[in-house]
Amino acid sequence: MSARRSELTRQAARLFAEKGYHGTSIGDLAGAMGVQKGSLYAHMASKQDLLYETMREGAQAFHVALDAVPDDVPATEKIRLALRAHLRVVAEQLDVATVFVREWRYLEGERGEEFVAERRRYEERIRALFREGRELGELRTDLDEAIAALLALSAANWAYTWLRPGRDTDELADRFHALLVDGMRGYATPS
Amino acid sequence: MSARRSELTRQAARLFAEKGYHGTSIGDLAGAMGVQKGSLYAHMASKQDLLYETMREGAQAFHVALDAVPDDVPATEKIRLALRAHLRVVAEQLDVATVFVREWRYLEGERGEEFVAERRRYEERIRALFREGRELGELRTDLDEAIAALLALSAANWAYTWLRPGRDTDELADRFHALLVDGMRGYATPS
DNA sequence: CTCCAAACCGAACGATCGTTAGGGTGAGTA
DNA sequence: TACTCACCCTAACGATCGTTCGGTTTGGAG
Repeated sequence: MSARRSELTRQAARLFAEKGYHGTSIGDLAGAMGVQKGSLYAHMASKQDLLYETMREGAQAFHVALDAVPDDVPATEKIRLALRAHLRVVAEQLDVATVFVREWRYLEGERGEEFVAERRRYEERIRALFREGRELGELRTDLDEAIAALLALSAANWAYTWLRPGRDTDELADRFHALLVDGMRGYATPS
Repeated sequence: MSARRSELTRQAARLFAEKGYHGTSIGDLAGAMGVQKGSLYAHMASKQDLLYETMREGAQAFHVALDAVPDDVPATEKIRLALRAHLRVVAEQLDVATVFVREWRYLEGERGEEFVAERRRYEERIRALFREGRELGELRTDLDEAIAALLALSAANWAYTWLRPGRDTDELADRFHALLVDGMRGYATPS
C-alpha cells in the first residue's frame, strides 16, 4: 500500500471519528489531503472502503493486543493484562478505536455482518477469561461470566469517550481491574 | 404540543437511533409519518430541533429517574437504586436513550455546550454517591470516586447497545451492583 | 531522450439534501 | 353559511452529495 494511500486511511479515521461517517464528505477528506476531491479516487474505490478498512484495522489491533496476553498466568492476571491491552489500543489508536466502536454500523451489506461476527469473537475471548477464573477457583463460584464480561467490556468500549493518550493508561487499567476483582466495599484480600 | 407533533418527535428518535442523525433524511421522516416531506415543516422549524428535543427529553428522563432515589438510605443502596433507575430509563425509552448517548454530538452551536453541561451535572450526581459511600465508611477508604463512578457510568452508558426491553432490567441492575460493590473474587460479606 | 506510472486537476454527472412557498382539504365553530 | 385552523400537497429552490472521466503534471527508470 502506497504512502499516499495509508495517509488517506489515517485522515479518514480521524475525520470519521471527529464528525462521523455520514458527517464527513469526500470534500472534507480531499481538503485534509490537500487535493481536489476527484483525485481521491486514484487511491480508493469508494467512501465505504475507507470505513471498512478502518474497521479491519481496529479489529486486528484489538485481537493482536489480546494475543500478547500470556497463557501461563492466573486468570485474574490475564484479565488484568487484557484490560491493559484493550485500553492501550484505544489510547494509541484513538481514531481507529472510535470508528471501530461507534461508526461500524454504517458498514453496508455483508461487511456489517462481518463486523458483528468479528466483535462477537472478541467478546467470546474475553468471556472465556472470566469463565476460566471461575472454574479454576480464582473467582467466586456463583459468578455469571456473561454479566462480568459485559461489565468489563462496557468499561473498555466506553473508554474512547474519555481516554486521552499520554496519561498512564496502564495504571488506569489496573485500577479498573482492582475495582472489578476486589469490589468497592473494602474486603479485599491483603496483597 | 399537538399529537401530531409528539408523534414526529417519537419517529425522529426512532430513526435517529436506527440510522443516525446524518443518516436520516427529512424524506425518511416524512415517510415514517406518511406524509410529503414539505409537510413536516408545519410541525417543526428544522431537523436540528428534533435532535435537540430528543436530547432534552433524555436529559429530563435520566434526572427525574435519579430524583426518585430516596435520601434516607445507605449510600450503597442509593447506588443500587441509581443503577436501576438509569437502566430502566434506557429500557423504557431505548430510542431516546440511544440518541442521548450517541447522537448528541451533532447538536450545533450552544446547544452542544448545553448538552455537555447537562451530562456533566448528571455525572457529578453519580460521583457524589460514591463519595458519600466512602466518607460514611460503607466503601473502602482508598476508593477513587472518579474511577468508581466512571466504571459504573460506562456500564450505564453502554447499556443501550445490548439492553432489550422486556427482560428483567431491575435484576440486571442489581447484578451489576453486586459485582461492583463486592467484586468478583468471592470475599463478599454474607447477606 | 523516451517512456511509464503515480498523482492530481477541473469539470461535469445525476441524485439527494434541507428548506421554502403557495395553495388546497376537511372538520369544527360561530 | 361563513370562517378558522390544523394539516397536507405539489413544485421548486440552491446547495451539496459521491462518483466519473479525459487530460495534465511530475519524477525516476530504461
